[in-house]
Amino acid sequence: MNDTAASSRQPLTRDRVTEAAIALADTEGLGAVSMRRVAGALGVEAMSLYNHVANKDALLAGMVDRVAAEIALPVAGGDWRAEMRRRAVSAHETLMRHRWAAMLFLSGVNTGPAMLRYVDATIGCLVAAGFPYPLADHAWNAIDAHVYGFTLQALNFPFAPEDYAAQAAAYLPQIDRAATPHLHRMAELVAAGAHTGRHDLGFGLDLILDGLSRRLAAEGPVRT
Amino acid sequence: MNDTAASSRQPLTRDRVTEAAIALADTEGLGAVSMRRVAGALGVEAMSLYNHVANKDALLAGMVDRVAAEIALPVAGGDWRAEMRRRAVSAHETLMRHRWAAMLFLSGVNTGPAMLRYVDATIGCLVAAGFPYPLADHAWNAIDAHVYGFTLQALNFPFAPEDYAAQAAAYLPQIDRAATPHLHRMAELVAAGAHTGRHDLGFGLDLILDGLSRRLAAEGPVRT
DNA sequence: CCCGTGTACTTACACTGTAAGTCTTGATGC
DNA sequence: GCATCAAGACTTACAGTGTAAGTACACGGG
Repeated sequence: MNDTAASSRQPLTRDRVTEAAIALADTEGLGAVSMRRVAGALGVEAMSLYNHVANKDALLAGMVDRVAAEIALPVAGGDWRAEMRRRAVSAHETLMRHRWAAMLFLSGVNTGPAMLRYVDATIGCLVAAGFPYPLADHAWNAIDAHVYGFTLQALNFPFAPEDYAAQAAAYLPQIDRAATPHLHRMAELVAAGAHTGRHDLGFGLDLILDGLSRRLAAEGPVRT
Repeated sequence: MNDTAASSRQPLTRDRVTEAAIALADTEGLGAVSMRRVAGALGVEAMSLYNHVANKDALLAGMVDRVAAEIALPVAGGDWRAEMRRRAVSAHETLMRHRWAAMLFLSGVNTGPAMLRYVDATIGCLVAAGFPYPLADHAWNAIDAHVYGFTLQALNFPFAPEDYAAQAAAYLPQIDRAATPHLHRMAELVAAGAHTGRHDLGFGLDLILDGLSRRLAAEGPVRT
């Protein structure tokens, strides 16, 4: 057909495909990420993507790993609590930035290089602080469970934090006081401004970190 | 079971549709739940389901609420730690039984009656134990974040716990010792039997519950 | 020159959710 | 007994999905 200037496009690469898919997911949600739409964003047909990506699952895995690379790695040797906190907050913020990614983080094993590096750095930091390997493993698992679980709850929260009091007031009449009295009371308090209803990653995180430092003291720092 | 239903002339109902969908999800995974397949299991055509269910999302919401109803409710007035633990373990076991449900619990708001009852009972139990409402809210949120996050990690774990040592030994050569030394060491320990690699819901849960009881003591029990 | 190799394109297939319209069936009022 | 009626099951159709299979073309090395 017309082999004009349009043919001077830069070549497709795995990275460009992944980037286009992430951009699409960031702006229009994960549901908008179809092979045809990603291809369209690159000025190409759907099947061309398969020259660079095995299938859609592989594309999603690549997207996840790209996001994992944005999370701040803890550094070994410093204050382990501060490092764990920084890592947790960074992970949370990253997943809030790419709202589609949290679900993928937790659905299916992810073993991309960035993800492995990220886990390794976390365990390394804990071990350097004196955690025996098994305890470090459990600690990392507990922290991550909280970060991911908390983040998913935050992502699905239906209103913006500022609107929460107003929304509570609006929904209050629909909450069945007999069936769910405590939800009703909670909504009253939120509507009245006596409780923000806002949750903080740090609340649960500090409980866990406090508990871990006690465990560390109890089992005694061990070097391996 | 008895639902090889082509012969059955009992009328279709919302409940029967939901049950069939849950059975399908339990045996073949959430991906197998399509309107056509659910209908087929009931000896009916796809569009007939729409006489009883608004759309697929509503069907999924119904499935989730059905699962939520299986979770043991905490009872107010007893030992709140024991109740929270029982509830958390029950939620975890329920979600492990219906492996598809955890993702749905955390993707999209769920406000079915069983879910509301479940949250209400949890807050009620904490309040009865002396938690002020705001603290009870944060406590419930932290516990649930851990339960859901932990459960999703457990669900995605690729091998059975018994196989873990063998799998670690098998994969050990593929773990890049230079890039991820701590993962390598961890795998060595698991392969050698020095660490099971098995995670326990109670580990993180106890850290959180310990922290909560300290918080409760600090803020002082308050009655509202 | 030709020819392999890589990459993009085209077509096709078996699925998906669901809008719109039709037909069957069993209960009710006369 | 018969007409009426509504509920609910059925049929068809459409726009979308992931991807298998086959085709076309541009470029670099012999």
